[in-house]
Amino acid sequence: MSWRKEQGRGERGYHHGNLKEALLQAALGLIAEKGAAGFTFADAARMAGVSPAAPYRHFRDRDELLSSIAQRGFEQFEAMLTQAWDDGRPDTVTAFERVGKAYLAFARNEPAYYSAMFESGIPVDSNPTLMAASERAFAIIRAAAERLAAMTPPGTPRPPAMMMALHIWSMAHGVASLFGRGDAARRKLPMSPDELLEAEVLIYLRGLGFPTDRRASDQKPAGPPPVPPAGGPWGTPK
Amino acid sequence: MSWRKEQGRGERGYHHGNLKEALLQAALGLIAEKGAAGFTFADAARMAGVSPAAPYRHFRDRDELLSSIAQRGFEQFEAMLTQAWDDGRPDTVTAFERVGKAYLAFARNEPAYYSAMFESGIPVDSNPTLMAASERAFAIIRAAAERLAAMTPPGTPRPPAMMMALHIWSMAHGVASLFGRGDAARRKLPMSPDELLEAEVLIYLRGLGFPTDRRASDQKPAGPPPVPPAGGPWGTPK
DNA sequence: TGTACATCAGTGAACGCGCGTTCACTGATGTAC
DNA sequence: TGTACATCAGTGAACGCGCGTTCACTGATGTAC
Repeated sequence: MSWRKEQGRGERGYHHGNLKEALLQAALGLIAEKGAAGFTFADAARMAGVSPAAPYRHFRDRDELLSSIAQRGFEQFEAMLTQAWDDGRPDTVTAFERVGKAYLAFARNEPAYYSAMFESGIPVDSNPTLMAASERAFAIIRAAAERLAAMTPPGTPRPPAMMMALHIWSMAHGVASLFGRGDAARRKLPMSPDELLEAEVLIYLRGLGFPTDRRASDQKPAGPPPVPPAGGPWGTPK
Repeated sequence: MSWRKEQGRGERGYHHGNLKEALLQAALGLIAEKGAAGFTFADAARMAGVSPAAPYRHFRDRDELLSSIAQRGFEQFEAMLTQAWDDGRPDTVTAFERVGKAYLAFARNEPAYYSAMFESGIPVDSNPTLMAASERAFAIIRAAAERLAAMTPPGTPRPPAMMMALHIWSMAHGVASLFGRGDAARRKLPMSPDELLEAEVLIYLRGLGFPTDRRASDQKPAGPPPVPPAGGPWGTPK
């Protein structure tokens, strides 16, 4: 244990030393706990063990703090998606699905970031830096869609990559915000959000004519269509 | 023009006469304007032209008012979905898509209700009546999915209706909350949310093996797969 | 038809609270010489 | 290596504000006889 810089602040000098960071962390905690709406500037200061006036040295106001969090969220989000996509390895469909799972994982594991990014009510286009970060994150999904679109089997019309990207994004966001959040009470499901999204994306890709059998290589034409799990958590089909 | 019961309240007796209703309307307006988070009990009272203590005659607290709105929202939502579904007329796929459009239309035209229902942070299961209303609305989607699942072409595995319903719901919710709200600044799109969702649902249904050509009857096997609009707002595929 | 009374919806004043924000300040840190 | 000074991060007290909530009240409405 260290004596200094402990959040217990029993031993803290006049200067905090790392207040900006501490405020961001405090805000993250508060947002995760009470939602983006119910977090206050004063509360963040209190949690950081600092007087209510101190945050003004680092953020113009509450909105600027929230923006900073969203900004950072988009950056982490982008990093995570990039890693999940892994430039389409080992094959495009597998990588694509990994992106979907990463999306859900982010929403689940970082509800505070996710809230700040998508549900805090701060308009993305209010801040060019924020806007750019948001677009960089979306660009990953778009690039993946682009690659996927490029490998349509011969004879199948090539779907517009932009459309695919928006579709995938809306599926992931829909599942995440309806069922995938760790925080509040959510609706009960017969299966996990991951499984739900995975099946959704697979069926969607199949609808576009892609081979969705995992063992299929990027080159091979579509094998027999994969079947969503019958029975089990879905209930027995009659 | 009537002199009495005018919200100008120039001529209002001691008794409001219809305060409960007026409060609900006021709250709806405030939520539409500033989001579910930024509406206050006092504000609603002010807008209804009544003292801040008056609402307590009708609602235990702010949350009860919000719950009432969500409740009413689910009821209207259910009615709207029922009408859109129209018991699967003229054919199941067409009706199914109409449900998707109705979903978006509701989110767009009634952002206040939608917020209260899905984004206000009030847990649906806190109130059994609310829970029931929510489930009745979802039951429409589920019934439609059930019908659709029952008409899978011969030779195609029958998908679990519950899964389909959840997929459709998450698509609609995703599109609505990312792109479809009339209120705040939203991301720019190359096409309308309706078109986006329609294409998404069509592709999804195709992935399940359904004939998605509108002119196809419920009986006929799948015709040639429909193609998402190429060029146009989507950009020219190369 | 009138009168007495119960009921109840809305009043207005008051309260405690926490928030956002400002201000002159103070104490720590870094730097020039 | 030491001293003087500038810089700047955080203090703490204070403010005005609006909110939620309570309370004894008052005036309108309905009803029994």
